[in-house]
Amino acid sequence: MIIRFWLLDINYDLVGGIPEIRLWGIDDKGKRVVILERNFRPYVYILPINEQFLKKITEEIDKLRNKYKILEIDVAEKKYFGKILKVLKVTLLNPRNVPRFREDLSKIRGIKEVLEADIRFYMRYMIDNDIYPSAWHDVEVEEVSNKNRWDVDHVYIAKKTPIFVSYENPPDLRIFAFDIECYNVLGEPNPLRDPVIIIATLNKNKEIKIFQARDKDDEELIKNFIKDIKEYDPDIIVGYNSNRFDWPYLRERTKHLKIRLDVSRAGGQPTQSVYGHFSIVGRANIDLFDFAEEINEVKVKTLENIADYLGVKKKNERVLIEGAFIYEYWDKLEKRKILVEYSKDDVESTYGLAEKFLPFAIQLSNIVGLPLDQVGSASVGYRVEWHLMRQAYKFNELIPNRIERPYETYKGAIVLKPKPGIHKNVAVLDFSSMYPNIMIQKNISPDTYVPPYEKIDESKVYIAPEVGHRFLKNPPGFYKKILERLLKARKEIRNKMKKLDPSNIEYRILDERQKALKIIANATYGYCGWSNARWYKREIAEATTAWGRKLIKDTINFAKKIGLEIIYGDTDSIFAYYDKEKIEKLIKYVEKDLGFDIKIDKVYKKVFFTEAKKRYCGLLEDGRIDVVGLEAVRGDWTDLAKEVQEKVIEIILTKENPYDAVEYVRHIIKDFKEGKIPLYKLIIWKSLTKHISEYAVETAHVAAAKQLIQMGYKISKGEKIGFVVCKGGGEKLSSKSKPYILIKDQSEIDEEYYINKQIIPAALRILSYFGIREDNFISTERQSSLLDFFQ
DNA sequence: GCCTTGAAGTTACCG
DNA sequence: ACCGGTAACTTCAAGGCG
Repeated sequence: MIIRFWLLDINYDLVGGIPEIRLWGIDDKGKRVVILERNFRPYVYILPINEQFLKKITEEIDKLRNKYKILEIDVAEKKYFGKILKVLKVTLLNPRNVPRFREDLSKIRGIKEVLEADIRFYMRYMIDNDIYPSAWHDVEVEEVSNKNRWDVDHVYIAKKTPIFVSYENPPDLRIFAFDIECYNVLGEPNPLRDPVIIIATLNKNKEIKIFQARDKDDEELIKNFIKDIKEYDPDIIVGYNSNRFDWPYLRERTKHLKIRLDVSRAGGQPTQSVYGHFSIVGRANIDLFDFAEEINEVKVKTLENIADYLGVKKKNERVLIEGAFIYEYWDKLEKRKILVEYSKDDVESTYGLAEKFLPFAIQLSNIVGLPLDQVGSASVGYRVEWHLMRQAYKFNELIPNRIERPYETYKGAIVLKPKPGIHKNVAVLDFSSMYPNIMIQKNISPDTYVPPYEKIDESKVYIAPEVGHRFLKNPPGFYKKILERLLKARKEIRNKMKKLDPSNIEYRILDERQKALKIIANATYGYCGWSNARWYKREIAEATTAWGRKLIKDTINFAKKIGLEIIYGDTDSIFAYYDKEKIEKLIKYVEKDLGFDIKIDKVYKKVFFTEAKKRYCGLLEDGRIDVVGLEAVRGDWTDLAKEVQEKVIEIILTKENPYDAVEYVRHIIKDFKEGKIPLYKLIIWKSLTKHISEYAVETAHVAAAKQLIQMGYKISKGEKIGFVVCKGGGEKLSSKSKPYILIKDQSEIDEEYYINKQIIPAALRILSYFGIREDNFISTERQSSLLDFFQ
């Protein structure tokens, strides 16, 4: 019998000493299925110092046959950085023996490297058989009894290897969102002491359930939660920050209470796995925070902020409770209702985020080949790498080992000095996917790289400007093939989309897919320069940026030649006055002479630069305002300062009247002095980028974090600290900062700081170009004198 | 001993 | 836990100053 199924999750276990891979999925009739594959075996490659050693190594390994249950020792022909060579392929019975086997190999003489010994077994299986997570496959199977009583409709044994069918039309997945609240009177909740007080769940049928503890007794609550999961039997479980908080807390708590957190489809508990995520066998456990993290527009990435930004749930339409005070709402019975509402709002927001993020996550998982539950928690570098590893197998290329190397720097892109002032009618030209296209055009790849000591005819290589790195023109390199495939796939999808209605579900899926393709293509250059990368090669990254610099310089020179004035440029963009004919000429030049795609990304009616690079603002033709790099888009300035700057920018770009802007700023300062600005607009948010003890200087946010720690909060690396600047405490900012949650009275705040170090600098950043100085905001002299100043 | 200055440390941005 | 380039702020210590 042949069935069609969509691969949701994959794991393996040993059954009678034999590895059994389990493919968990949904079939085309909507049944939950698991397919057992018992015929796949782990293996490693052994690269000899030279071919003469092959025989000797084989003999030595043969002695280990029984110890490691070695099944086969074969000679295989593989490519390693493009060179064909003979390696040994040693197949074992048990994946768990691989690490020790590898260690023993280090004692054998004649072995240069052991390769691909660190590829996880089920990943190996998918790669070798061209099986993709989050996609449909056909497989010949035979049904067997569900003797372990797993939560599936059918258990099958694979008769043949599944065959990939399509990534389109994902099945109707059962999504389940949850959110827990814990008792926390002493700061951070402690699972050995503090109960879970509320768990809210929401499934695709829009059923919200609220489980509450009986005062401080959470045993039944947790049991009911587990029962709820089992009853609904979700395919996907989503939470917000659940890998860092909810699951570890529940694991600890249930261990303490001696309850089994039995939520998987195979009767097991969530277990911590690769990239710090929690794996739930047979389902995809997804922490939506991983995807929220990539939304740069939202600076403080709390659930309510992200949900608000994405229009999932507006902040003014929900209950907001400061996390630290949850216990109060539990203790005071009359306030409990509010806490219940709060957790309802949270779980609804979480579910809403899942609807926003899952289509992208599914496509990304499919493209890079990582299971859906892992793709979010894997960093960009690993996502790119898994994508490369899959392709490597197809090209018969060996996967290099990850090695520790010293950190090296190299020169990057060019940023032009902007021409300060307001410019009208400016076009922004962008190279499309500049780095990927450079790598394609110049065949930049680890396997085409020609080291300096190698003699070669100059006509056979591309030579990078400035740095002189050489790359073979032929054959096409590893990166070239991969990037071409990615860009081509993206182009095809975008063409397909043009024929579809944007409201169509299919359109949405294709759009998410093309986004994922773009992200992976663009990150591949950065990956090459990542010292942890398997395919790291500084020369590749270095040559790519060198060609990039040449490309933009050539473009600028041509622009100058035809009399097109360039106002600014950064890496792969050029700002020029919008002279239609000349711009078209320039675009043609780039296409014909340089062989790259460049297009008008946008046209500014007005754009304003100061002396600084990477900071500007512009008025678009449709009336929208772009702010780039300036304080208004930075997360470490107060909302107060950001709003001031935004408004100043608006006045400058629309009215072009600095006098109006000064007037406005003076008005804000007045409001502020009268206490009309709410406290939240005075909070400064800064991340702790390292452990608190590692800081060399006492900064304001470190000082604030220390106060929180003293109060019993657990503050970890990566967390955002919100603090305000208070009066007294001395000169240093660090001695005046205080976590905002500790502020009882707004009179504590240091007015002077907010005026002189927030409002005024943010305004002056724009206005000083027009001759405005600090005292224009503060002096009591009449506005008319200012007016005189401009005349 | 106080003030100035600049290097170093730090964060968050751009592309 | 992808890269380098950049701005801007604060802290801290050295240097100026008879």
